[in-house]
Amino acid sequence: MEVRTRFAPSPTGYLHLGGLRTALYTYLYARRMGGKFILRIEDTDQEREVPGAVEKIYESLRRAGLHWDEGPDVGGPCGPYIQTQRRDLYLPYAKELVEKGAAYYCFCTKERLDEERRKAEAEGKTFKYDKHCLHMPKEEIERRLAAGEPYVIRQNVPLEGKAGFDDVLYGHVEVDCSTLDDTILIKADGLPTYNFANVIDDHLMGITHVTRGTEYLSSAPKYNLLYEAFGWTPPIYVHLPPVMREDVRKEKDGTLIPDEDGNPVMITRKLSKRYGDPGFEDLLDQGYLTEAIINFMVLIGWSPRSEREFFTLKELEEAFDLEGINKSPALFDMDKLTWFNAEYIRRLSEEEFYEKALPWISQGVDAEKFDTRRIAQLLHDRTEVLNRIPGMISFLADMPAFETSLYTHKKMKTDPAVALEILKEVRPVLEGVSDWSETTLHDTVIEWIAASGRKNGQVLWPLRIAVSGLANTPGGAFEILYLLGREESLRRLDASVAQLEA
RNA sequence: GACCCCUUGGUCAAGAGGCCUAAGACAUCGCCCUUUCACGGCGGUAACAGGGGUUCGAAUCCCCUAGGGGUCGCCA
Repeated sequence: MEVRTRFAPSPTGYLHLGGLRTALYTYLYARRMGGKFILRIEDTDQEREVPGAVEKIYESLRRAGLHWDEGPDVGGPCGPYIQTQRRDLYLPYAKELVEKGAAYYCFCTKERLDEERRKAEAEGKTFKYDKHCLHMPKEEIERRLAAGEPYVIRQNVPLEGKAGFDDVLYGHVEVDCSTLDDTILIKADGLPTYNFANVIDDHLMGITHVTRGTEYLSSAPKYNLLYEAFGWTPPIYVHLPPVMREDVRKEKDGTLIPDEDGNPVMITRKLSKRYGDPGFEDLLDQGYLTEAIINFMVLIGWSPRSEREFFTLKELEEAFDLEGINKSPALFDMDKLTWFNAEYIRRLSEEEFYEKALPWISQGVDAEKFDTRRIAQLLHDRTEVLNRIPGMISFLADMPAFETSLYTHKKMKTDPAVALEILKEVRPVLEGVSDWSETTLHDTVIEWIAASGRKNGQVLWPLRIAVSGLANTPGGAFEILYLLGREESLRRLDASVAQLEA
């Protein structure tokens, strides 16, 4: 049988990284099995819907390279793929359940439910709907329905017995029906809740494998009850553990919630947009490469069970399997993502890197005034994230103020006094260089150093500091002199000498 | 609180009863290379949550405890 998987986001914002990973696993499994990957939009909560979110999801999935075989925009045999466009098909199924006794009409008001909830809470008990409307006489139901009273349809969970399901990762999970609540299947606005829509749509769309977060683990037994009531075969479930993030405890607006002594409290929580965790697009905007993000994300929670760690999407489509998925939540490690990114940047050809880096180089310096090709070459091995480029090269545009203590370097055997002496000596040597190229600069100065009997480092360290004002620079003295140009180099040199003499 | 799930170094993770004196990677530390930094090379620190079983033998199986996570919405 053909494998059919689906990614079913709700359009409440952009695609967050947890969602991306779920989509990735779902996509990869379908590809690996030669099956179909379906995109379905779950927009039954009209209130939470964010305008433009659907397009944002398409955009993100496309940029990630996760192409879907069936979906709202591409169509397919099981459309429509947006739940609000399927609104009329859910109610008949709900009515079928009512007839079978697996569901019932409920006219309870929100006020009554809130009151019940409050009471339960006051008694320290878990709220559970009391099946108040379950035994309402048929005539009364008919009458109230005819009168146009608002109603919902609830699942009728048995009071006793067990409900369970089988999960590929977690095995057989079973709970007492007595712990389950009669959840709402059809809302007062006529639309289904997730709890109902996912069952109907997965069945109607022929989904064979349901991959989703573990937040659905506790409601899955109820879904199976629904499948049973309909006489349908449930799909194969694969519940994925969440991607976590280490953080200090804080409010949604970012203010800290310290402990009694006022110290920050470290917590582990699910990655979420709400607390300001970066989304996929944010990472892209910061200069993380798609390939690096995908490679990194797939390895949070999945292992190829080999020492291999680099995979392209294509390679993952061959290598991915369910057996390598871990059951426990995993922490999102920005450092490792950054390492992957640096690796992927280094694997770029010189030309590819130049294209990606140029916009960032332009943010650091005036691209008209500098040899951006050369800058890119120097940056290539040193760039971990593209957005760090401007900060690495802005010294070329503006000489930073610096302390003369920077001239002190034990290993290079230099300090401000030595530096002053050397700088004054090397100044005329540089001035005499007519061809201001890296090789000429290099050969001329190295020759002079050899003749003077000094060590390279003792001359080149002060020289680099004098024209860059920084302890660390992309490139050494000659590269920087070349990039700066003759005039600016000499000007900086003079200014630095003056600073040392002051 | 109730129910469900999880538990190998700081992090991601390999490990399916003997191959474990527990892999690899990130991070960290040190050394080397070197005109700085980075890259690269070499090396170090660092883990089976705790306690009971089962077994000739347990990181691997069972139980308990602890810790963590998830769920308990007319949200998904």
